[in-house]
Amino acid sequence: MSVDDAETLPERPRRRRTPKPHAAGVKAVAAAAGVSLGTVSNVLNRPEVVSPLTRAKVESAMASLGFVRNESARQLRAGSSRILAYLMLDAGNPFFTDVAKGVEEAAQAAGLSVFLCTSSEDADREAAYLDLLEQQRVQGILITPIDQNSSRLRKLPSRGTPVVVVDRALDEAEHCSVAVNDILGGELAISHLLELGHERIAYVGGPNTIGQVVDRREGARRALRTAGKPAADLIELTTGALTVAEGRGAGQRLAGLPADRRPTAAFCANDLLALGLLQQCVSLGLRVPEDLAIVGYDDIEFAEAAAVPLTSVRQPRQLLGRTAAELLLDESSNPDHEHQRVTFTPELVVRTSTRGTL
Amino acid sequence: MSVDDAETLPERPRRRRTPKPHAAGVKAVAAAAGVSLGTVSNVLNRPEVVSPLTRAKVESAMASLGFVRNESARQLRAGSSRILAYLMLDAGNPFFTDVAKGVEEAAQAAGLSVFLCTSSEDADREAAYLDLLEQQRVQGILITPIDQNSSRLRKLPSRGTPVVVVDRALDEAEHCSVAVNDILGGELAISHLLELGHERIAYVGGPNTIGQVVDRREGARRALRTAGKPAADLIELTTGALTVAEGRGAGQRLAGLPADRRPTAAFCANDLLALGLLQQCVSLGLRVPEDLAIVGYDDIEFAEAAAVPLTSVRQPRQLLGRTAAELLLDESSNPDHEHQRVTFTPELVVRTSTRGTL
DNA sequence: TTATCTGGATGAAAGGTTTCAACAGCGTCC
DNA sequence: GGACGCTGTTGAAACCTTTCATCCAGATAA
Repeated sequence: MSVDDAETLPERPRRRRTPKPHAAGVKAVAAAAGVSLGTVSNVLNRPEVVSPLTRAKVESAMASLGFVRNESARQLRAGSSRILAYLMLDAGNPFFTDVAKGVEEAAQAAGLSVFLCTSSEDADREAAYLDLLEQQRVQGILITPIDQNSSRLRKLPSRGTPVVVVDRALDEAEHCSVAVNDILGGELAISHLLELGHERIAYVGGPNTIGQVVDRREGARRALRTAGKPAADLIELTTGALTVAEGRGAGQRLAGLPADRRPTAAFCANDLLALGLLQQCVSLGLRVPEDLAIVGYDDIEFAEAAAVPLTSVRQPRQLLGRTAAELLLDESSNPDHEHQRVTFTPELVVRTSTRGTL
Repeated sequence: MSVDDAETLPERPRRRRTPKPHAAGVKAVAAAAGVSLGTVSNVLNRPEVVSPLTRAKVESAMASLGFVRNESARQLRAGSSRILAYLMLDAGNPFFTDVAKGVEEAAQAAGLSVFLCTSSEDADREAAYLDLLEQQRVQGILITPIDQNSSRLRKLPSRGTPVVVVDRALDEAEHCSVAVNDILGGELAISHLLELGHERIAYVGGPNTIGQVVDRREGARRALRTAGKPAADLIELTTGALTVAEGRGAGQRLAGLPADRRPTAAFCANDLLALGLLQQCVSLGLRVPEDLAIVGYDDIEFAEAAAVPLTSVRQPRQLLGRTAAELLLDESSNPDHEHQRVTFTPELVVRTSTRGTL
């Protein structure tokens, strides 16, 4: 058709994609309030510099348009995020949620928000979350790593995302870390059992890729050596994870041994294992602590409320989280920050599961 | 100096702020690989359209420059986020972390990531997180709300952020919801106690701003009425939160009553309360279930492992989370999505805390 | 040989915010 | 009455990516 001949127009009005996914932006607010774009931004970010009258106009325009600030755009331009992330090993373990509580406390005090992520002890998920968080340009990452010498983890700080390692002590060349002295914790547990006269002692924990599992075992061995016994005396039961279910499995294995070869005491790498172990032993007819003394680790809230209140190695969980967050904040705000490794000291809490009813 | 006279230049090179906070962007990668900007983007988003050779060049440039995609910019332009958030009431309660596990399962299957947030039963924090998440333009929000008729919550979907309410049944005009029938759960618990012959039954729960607390009590009352008793027979102990500590407090109050007025059974609004109650009662010399039968709610892992294994009303926790996430995904991808309310049925698990050792 | 097609690469525009140098009024001071 | 400050406001640039219409070169068909 001849109508097409009108194509001589220098500029056809190239119609672009018009998704209009969300709602009004600063531009619309500015128009509605009869002010400039920059003023709206000032109302948002530096309300004190704009006159009360203008501010009121802008605020009412925002309210009536249902304006929601686009954080992506803000962050893209301003270059900073008000979010910090804690990548936990396992949200089902009260230990980590207590740490998280400490983190949130410190973050809130500094006006930041916290996103929690869980790797569920899966290295791939951990890696995926690290990538995601780095791409999000979060202000910093707190992590209890599965794989503590992951190259991904080491590279993060050099690219601008501060990392603080929680509950592990790494070389502090790259990042700060907060931890509890797990070797000492293991020693405390085993010396306690040795003092009670136990000779056949089991260590229940695994997998060995988890640093805590290794360190607590190492502490256990040291305590044996200190008492003049060969470290090989420690009977090791390796589990696939630090969960109640795995604890039950270990209980099954223990209870199946003939009484003269069965350990008289078990030190578990955490309370979940200990609770599972306890439950299974009791239900299979072993008496605790008469037939088997049990020591847990972490002293979570439920350890105290267990069938037989658990002797456990207590860690300052919230303090751990709070300190970690504070280190992170320091790293991202203080220009002459220096990495440090903070180590807390664990404490043995003796209850019925080892001491009996005395 | 006369040199200054050269100011006739039409454009002075206005030097802007150059913070260079992070690292190399697509532009740098493109330059290093000797390709255009668009090609780099294609490698990132549609690798199949770029020739293997070019792709390899780009990928190696990325690796050597340590390129990290800027998610803010991506999201700003592309308009979509690959993240979904679950705003929980309390991360310390295993019930919610189990729900979270279900959510993550479903999200992972759909290629999304999950950020967890906790309001810690604080309405201000809930509001702050909702604002934050909306500003982040997350793909959608799963929430167990404190304040279920918050206007904030109602406005979210109309502005483009889908919301699914978890563990509460709201009017489905605005959003989908998944819940367990809490009224039925309350009935199950109380009918069980009535069958066992209990006459003075306490309900332990609070605060009354929490819907579950109210519904479970309502169920309890219904069961009484069904049995031909006045609902006012229910002895109510209001707590400040659903925690072990509050449960202990309730135990203190209960144990303080003279035996002839003290309830012979207590139904707790959740297992944490029940565990606290149990522990306190036992330590104050009350026998469970002989002096006081206890029924919990949720059937968390620790209920089974308690001093006296707890009778509890079980909820399909992971299923709850998975279903909620699936509804959310449907809402944000399926154009003719319809809001629905999914209700699951709870199940009474009878254990020693009510049935005794028989 | 020329016209047509195709797989790949290109480059400019767009997305919503913050930033900051410049500017407009207006009252003060000499 | 002109120079000067001070307060508030403005407008354009910049942040980094994705998108998409266009372009190019080489292959195939006519």
